[in-house]
Amino acid sequence: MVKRARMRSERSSLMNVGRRVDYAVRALSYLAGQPEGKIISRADIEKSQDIPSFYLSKIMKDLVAGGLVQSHIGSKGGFTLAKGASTISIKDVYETVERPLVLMECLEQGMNYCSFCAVCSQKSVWEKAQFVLAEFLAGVSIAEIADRQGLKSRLRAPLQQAV
Amino acid sequence: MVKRARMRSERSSLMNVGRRVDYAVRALSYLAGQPEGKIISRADIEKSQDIPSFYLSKIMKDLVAGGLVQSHIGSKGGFTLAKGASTISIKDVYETVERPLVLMECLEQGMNYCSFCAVCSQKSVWEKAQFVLAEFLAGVSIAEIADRQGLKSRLRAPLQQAV
DNA sequence: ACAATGGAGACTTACAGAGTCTATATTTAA
DNA sequence: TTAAATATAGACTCTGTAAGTCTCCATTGT
Repeated sequence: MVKRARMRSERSSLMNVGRRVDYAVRALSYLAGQPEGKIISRADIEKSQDIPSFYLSKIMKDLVAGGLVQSHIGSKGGFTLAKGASTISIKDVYETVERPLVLMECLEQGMNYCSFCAVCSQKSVWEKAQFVLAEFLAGVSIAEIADRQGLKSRLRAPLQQAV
Repeated sequence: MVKRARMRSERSSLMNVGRRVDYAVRALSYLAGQPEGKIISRADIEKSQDIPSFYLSKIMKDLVAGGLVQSHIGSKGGFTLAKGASTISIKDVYETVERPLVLMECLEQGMNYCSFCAVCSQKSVWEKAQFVLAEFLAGVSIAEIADRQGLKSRLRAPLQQAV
């Protein structure tokens, strides 16, 4: 049973974006690279992007619900982007697949998280950090990632022929 | 048994800084607000900052190991800052108490995390996002937080008298 | 001697992230 | 009309980790 098993002892933990977002970005970039209107099946995305099958299924559901991709049920069904790749930011993807970007719980839960919330001098620091990060991620689109991906493929092909 | 129990159903999850960092910043700010060289016991910090006792113990250990605070063993022992509060950045605190700031595992694990690492067009996005965030956090010091804390206390006092 | 402290570390618990699988509804195509 | 291919929905498992609790020991001031 050589079933390619993903290493699980990666100790990801706090303060990093997980696989859901990773996979979502891959899937969206892949869709963005397809010919206009072409319907791509889940299995296709999975194989090309090395994503665990059934896991992607749940992620796509979120992307559909969030209005980022359109689904086509039935035989020959699959997915297409629901909007231009340049209008989908990484922040959009994150918040669609995960949840609103919140660096410190107190920013969301207030006194529920910490009784000192009202007079906390730490809070505004995380607020600004969160803003800085969100701004950056809002400024990067799926189109940019997909373009770079395409560029790399195009560049690699002639190089390999040369060798 | 009205033992103040912290709500656990907070669903913190991915992409946010946890309590360890929160508590560490509180403790350091508190120490920064003390008269030069005054030794503060763990129990004192706990009570004033509403931090679970034994949990803080482990955090302080990390801060000592990281050279941010100095410990004084024995009766009348406790902690003092090991360096100027203005030279301790939030990034320092985070990395001392948690671990190096890494937004996406592939940035740390490379091919170990994802086989497409070498040709990944997503990677540089997270790299930059991480840099942006780290830069910001490196620019905020414990001194700034402590000052604001002190400022707020000073401002609040006269206001309450006025009412 | 004794009480007060930090140091070290074992231990518990809850939960979320990640992954797997199955049943169902829908659609195309033969 | 039937069969195959697809998305949808959601139940289920496994594992690691954050968070919290507690106990024993070494050290130090009084």
